[in-house]
Amino acid sequence: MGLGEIVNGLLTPRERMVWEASLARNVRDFGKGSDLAREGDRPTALRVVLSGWAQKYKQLPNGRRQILGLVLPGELCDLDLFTVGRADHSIAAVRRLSVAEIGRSEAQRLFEQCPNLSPALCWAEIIGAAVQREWTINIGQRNALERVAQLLCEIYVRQHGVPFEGGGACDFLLTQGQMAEAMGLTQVHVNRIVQQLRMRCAVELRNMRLEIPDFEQLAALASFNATYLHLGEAPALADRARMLFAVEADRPERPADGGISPAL
Amino acid sequence: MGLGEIVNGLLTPRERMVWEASLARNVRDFGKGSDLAREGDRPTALRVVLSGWAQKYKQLPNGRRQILGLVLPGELCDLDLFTVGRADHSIAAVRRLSVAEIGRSEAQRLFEQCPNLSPALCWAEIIGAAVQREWTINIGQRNALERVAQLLCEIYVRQHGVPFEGGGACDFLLTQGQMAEAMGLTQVHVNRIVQQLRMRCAVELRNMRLEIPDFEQLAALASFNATYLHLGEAPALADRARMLFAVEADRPERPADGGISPAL
DNA sequence: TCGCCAACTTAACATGGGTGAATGTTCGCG
DNA sequence: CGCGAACATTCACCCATGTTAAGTTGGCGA
Repeated sequence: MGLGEIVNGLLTPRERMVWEASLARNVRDFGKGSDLAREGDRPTALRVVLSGWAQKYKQLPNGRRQILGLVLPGELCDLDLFTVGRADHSIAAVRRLSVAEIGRSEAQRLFEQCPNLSPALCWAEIIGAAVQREWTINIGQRNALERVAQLLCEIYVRQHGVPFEGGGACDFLLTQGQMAEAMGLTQVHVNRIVQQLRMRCAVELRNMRLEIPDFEQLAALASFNATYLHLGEAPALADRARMLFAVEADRPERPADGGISPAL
Repeated sequence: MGLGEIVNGLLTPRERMVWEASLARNVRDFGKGSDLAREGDRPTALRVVLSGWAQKYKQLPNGRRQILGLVLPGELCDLDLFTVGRADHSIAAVRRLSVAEIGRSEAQRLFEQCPNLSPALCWAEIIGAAVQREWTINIGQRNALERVAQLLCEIYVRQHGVPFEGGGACDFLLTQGQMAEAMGLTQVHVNRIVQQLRMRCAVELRNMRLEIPDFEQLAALASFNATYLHLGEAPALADRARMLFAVEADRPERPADGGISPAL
């Protein structure tokens, strides 16, 4: 279960049906590199990635580009843009991409029909912010090897929903050039690092596929610590979001719900 | 009017009174460098900076530190932490700091009394996320001169609430060492850059005070573009947040808790 | 007033990663 | 099957920034 699909877990079965039906009714495809939204646009739709990856990015005057974040299948694309008057960054398809696109009025209707929906989406945004912080750290303080290793770990965990022991594999749709734009490196240097990782048998990376023979080794190279993804906290977190954003008469302060013990 | 105070503008006069009275009733001081929250804590309070600056940061295993963001007077400290089960970063006082600290139950009461409060705070979080993205770009793609110039521009605008023409001044409480931790540079290099900025007469920076004789020159050096701060959008933005997060219909039945199995 | 400590400067040197450009390799597609 | 465009790899060079290690300055408490 990927990070994105966790959202669904926060809905009741009925809500989930409504939500998923709505997604299925509004599918739209984008070709590699085409923009879903451009900096300066007035955003009007809420989007969920169905298959493929999207990239949030910003173009600098000097021609360089920073990829700010990735949106994997099941994840919410742009709640931030949805809320803001003018987009402060762009979103594009990494490769062929399919999204569900939900307009404002339909979104409004959904929020009314599915009271657990807005806290769930809010949870997704909060995790998004935490990921953004981790990227800042990554770029600011880690060297190239650590950065790349960290990215690979994160992508793996976000797709599987858990860190893991031993080995595993997942999709990896970025080119080395895109990895460079994401990590504040150059394509050439990313190539050097990827080769180094290969030689150390820490990863196998080709054909849009990432294989990690030994996750712990890779995590160690990256000093990777998954807590920032707040895996397993979703229900508690959505509850707090609910308290915050959907104030009702008096909801008892939710006591220790037991259950949730974040790993790592 | 600083970024933070804009929140107040979103409240009705009565709400503002309630909110400000609550803040005034819960003041707490921190000495330079002391932690308001530490990574791994279970956060329990919502904090607003009253005077001084706070820094969000994360300590890396190798001993280095990344400052993730700054909280200026009037700004919200940690809505993100408030919502999450375990803090994924720490917060400390940059210098002497005074905050208002509002516990969960009081926060709950305030949200009920002031329906405009949660959308207002939500707005603050959204801006916070936009700032975080800009820092990622800054560190990832700009050279040292641009980074420092950008930081100075941002701090100025966040304190005054508007970009400006001609010259101006504002508080600036960071040491060069802290600037370095914020921008992914070393203290020595920040010093080089600051001197360069001085020689170009782009800034005067001493005694915790920042003077900018010609904002446009500095902004040009930084390629600074204030749109990411979404100044002036607050009311519209809060409206959208309201639509999203304060759906008042019937209350959520919590989904069957079996639906999601917290990883690990 | 003195002295101390944090902050700031300066300097010499080391290096990670950037640049530009050429060459290989792979794969989708006609 | 074969072409062309992406993508990956390699190389030579060098610059922006890091490192280490002294100073110097200035604000503040005793």
